[in-house]
Amino acid sequence: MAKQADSKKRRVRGSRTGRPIMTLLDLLGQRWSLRILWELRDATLTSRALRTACDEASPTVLQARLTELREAGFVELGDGGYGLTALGRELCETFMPLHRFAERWHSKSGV
Amino acid sequence: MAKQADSKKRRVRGSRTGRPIMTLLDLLGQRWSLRILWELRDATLTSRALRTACDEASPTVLQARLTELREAGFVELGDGGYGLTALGRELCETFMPLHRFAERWHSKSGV
DNA sequence: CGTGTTGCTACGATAAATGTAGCAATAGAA
DNA sequence: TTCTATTGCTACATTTATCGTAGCAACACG
Repeated sequence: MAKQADSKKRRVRGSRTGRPIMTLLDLLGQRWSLRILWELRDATLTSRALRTACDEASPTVLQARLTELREAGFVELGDGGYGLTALGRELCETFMPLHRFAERWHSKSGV
Repeated sequence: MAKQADSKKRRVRGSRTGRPIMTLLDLLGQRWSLRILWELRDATLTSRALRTACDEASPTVLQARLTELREAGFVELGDGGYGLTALGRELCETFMPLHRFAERWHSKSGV
């Protein structure tokens, strides 16, 4: 079966369809993406504070993710440091139920 | 040397806190995790069909992810192939609003 | 028997993340 | 001014994750 077109340059890794959900899934499917959004859910953090919050993740990836999340319009850098944009807050609330799910999941599998 | 995650107490990458949400975020933050759940959202797929659905992702990672998702209790292998468990379906619905968000996000940014 | 599935694995090549170190810019004392 | 002490951010070598191709054994059809 003929594969997709000759897109040598993949926009977002893995996803070549261009479908928004795939692009989003790929962006969020990168290391620390979800975590960063989570840590910024109700606080504005400096880059160092964010690093601390993220288990001392390497600044290299953290900066890379922050750049991507900023370009995506989810995160912005203001006076007090990094924070969520209105859009980012929307996104964050979208998967906020994940928290409750995680607790239930843990009690089901872990106990 | 099948060196799969054969332990229930495996340390999920990045997260050392043990908090359920972190464990979940780390699991879902791996490549293809979210995508697999998404593709199985309303269909049972064979491993090959799933591979096709996932832009021909390499079977190596796909199998690794499937193993992890199975150990997590989100995915199961039945007669017709891979499908979501009841728990997995719950999880999937948890971030289903992401679809609508992605559409809105896409129309806002660029285009 | 051959042909075609299935789930799954080996393994070299490539891409991504880690960990440590350090940069320039800024701000507040002294 | 100079001495700290932050900030956001980057270099770079090492380690880890993923890719891509190939192929396995098991099972089902004919």
